[in-house]
Amino acid sequence: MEDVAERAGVSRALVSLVINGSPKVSEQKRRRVREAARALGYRPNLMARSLAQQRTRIIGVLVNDLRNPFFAEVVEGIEMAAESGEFGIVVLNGRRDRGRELTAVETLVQLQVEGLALVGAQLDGDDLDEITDIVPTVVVASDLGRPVDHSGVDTIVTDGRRGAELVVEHLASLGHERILHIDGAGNASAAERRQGYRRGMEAAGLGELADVRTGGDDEAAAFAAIDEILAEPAPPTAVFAFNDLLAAGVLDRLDDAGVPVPDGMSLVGFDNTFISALHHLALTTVNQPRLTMGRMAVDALLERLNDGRDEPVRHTLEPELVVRGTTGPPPP
Amino acid sequence: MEDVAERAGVSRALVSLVINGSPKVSEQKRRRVREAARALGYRPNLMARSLAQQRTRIIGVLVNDLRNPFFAEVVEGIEMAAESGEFGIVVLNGRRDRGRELTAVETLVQLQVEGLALVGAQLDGDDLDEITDIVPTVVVASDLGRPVDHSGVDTIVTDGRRGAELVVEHLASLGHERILHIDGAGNASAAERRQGYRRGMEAAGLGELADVRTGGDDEAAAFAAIDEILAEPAPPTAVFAFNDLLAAGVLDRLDDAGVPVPDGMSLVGFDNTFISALHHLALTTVNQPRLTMGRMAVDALLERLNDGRDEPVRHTLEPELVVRGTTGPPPP
DNA sequence: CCTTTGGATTGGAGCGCTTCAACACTTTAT
DNA sequence: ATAAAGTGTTGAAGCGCTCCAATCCAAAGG
Repeated sequence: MEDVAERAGVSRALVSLVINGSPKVSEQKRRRVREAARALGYRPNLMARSLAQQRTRIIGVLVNDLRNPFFAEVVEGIEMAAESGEFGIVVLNGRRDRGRELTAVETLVQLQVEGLALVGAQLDGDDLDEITDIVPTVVVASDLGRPVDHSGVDTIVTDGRRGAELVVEHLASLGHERILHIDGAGNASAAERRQGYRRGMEAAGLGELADVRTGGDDEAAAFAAIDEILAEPAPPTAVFAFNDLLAAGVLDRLDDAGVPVPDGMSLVGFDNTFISALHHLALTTVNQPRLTMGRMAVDALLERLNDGRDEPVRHTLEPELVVRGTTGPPPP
Repeated sequence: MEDVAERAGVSRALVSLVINGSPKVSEQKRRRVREAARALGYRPNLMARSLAQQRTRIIGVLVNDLRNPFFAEVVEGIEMAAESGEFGIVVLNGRRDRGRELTAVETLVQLQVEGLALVGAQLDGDDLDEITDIVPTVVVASDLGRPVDHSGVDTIVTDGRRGAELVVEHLASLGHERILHIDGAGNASAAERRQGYRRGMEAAGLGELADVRTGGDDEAAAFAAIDEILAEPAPPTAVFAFNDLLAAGVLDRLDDAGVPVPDGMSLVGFDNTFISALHHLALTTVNQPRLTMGRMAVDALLERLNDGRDEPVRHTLEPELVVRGTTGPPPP
């Protein structure tokens, strides 16, 4: 910067003004500074700038698992919205490990991000408490056990309970009774969907038949559960899997076992990722508006940052059942 | 930091030493500083630290498209390797837009990243020239037209030419002659695979039947091409798609048109993403060792950073044909 | 008792930028 | 002509940290 100033025959302060597009610079000097900068290949040091400015214009994003297309799309929504709000984002990947999530959040805070978006994070209220009065935080697509009452955190979720109820209603209306749920184990939205499933079963008068097996959130997690139920005397006629990835695993395993879908068994996923839309899977699932969720998350942050809002908001979006080819009437 | 120093009754310098784990601090003071830091909830400012230290310990990653599971996994490989090398990563998403890639790289450079990994980037040699003598750069999974001779850039690629040849060999050995390639349009690896396809066709004595249609890199890009060929008098008996995503789109469209796979038409993808492994797709494809590629990319960077290597390396990994269920003999 | 040695501690300069008060120079109002 | 009010420009302080050289202190050596 010094060099640029010298070459342009001005002070460092003026160079700064030009770079930041200040209007109070004469056209002549502006041109000369620009030219000098180009000639020298000058690039401002973002670290120094942030330090001096006391702001970074960065939103930190912690994502549960980047390989899951659902989360990847939420992140894209966040990125696009951040961009139009003149913010950049830094994405850290928790890789499904809560410990890593914790250190990632710590890193983001130390990076001085101005807002924090936790996408599908497994952190609980206590973890958040500490963070949340340092930096505005929005939790996306995670159910946080007891409602977080901390005023520093907003939440954007799709109603997983309702989504699960829709699934059960759909299956029950097709005539299914033994409807099994393979859950998301410790996943951030698992409890909520389990609960919706149970509630749905009861509402359909199927309360006693409710049956939940431990799953996870990727294809492999389904294998054990499927092997197990197929060995039972009265296996379910329908399976509701925690998410699309898990459902894809179920589908594979049923295939291996020679069980036709949906004629031998109906199957439902969750998230409506592009996978479920592939014709060869044609997975019945529940849609979550991912891009919208990302956008709303950024909006929530921006409202705090720009407009000074300080009461929490809690947006709950409506899930939508997407019926495709993996559900049908139970076998006779 | 000032406050911590005061509370612990020491100087700021000592606080710095404790935080950076210097061995030359008495146990007693170390304890007191630690305690003071905890009590005050002190978090070092990474920006300030980087500025003072003149290094960031950050590797910048530019990725072509985060939604593509192939790239997402390469990034995971990079992240894991960076972690064990005591580096953090900052991921920016090009979202398939070359302009965005350019500004993203600019941002990363200004962020003072110590190394740059370009994953599937569309940038060409000229774009790189400018960057590459500022920061060590490694190009992953992109073919860069003319070989980049700039000594500041390493490359880690899977041999796309060879991969495409393997595909053609496989199809030819099954008896196919009219083998069509739906390409990746302007994608960073498209040219290479096209070339491999052409070469493979010639090697199989099918040079005159070589036929390339414009595709892209996601499901939707395939639709037009498929509609087109199905309307032709002598449609191909096999399609080699640029990547798995595109192949999934082809599969959908063939499904719509009632063409059975592989009995009516064989289909091959590329990348061996988890999608291709789903039993219901069972897509024949070409494997690229994604995690390894990520690891090698970081290693290349680290060799420059830590060991001072300054001649470029160019690693070419061997692709591997993965035969699944979408390829078979041509219809009679 | 004084010097040496070596480890522990500290003051202060400096990292590259922003920003504010002060200044210099025009232009306009009086 | 002089004060007032802009315009443009600049010097210098400061952002939160690191790190070097200098200092301090206690133990060891003479």
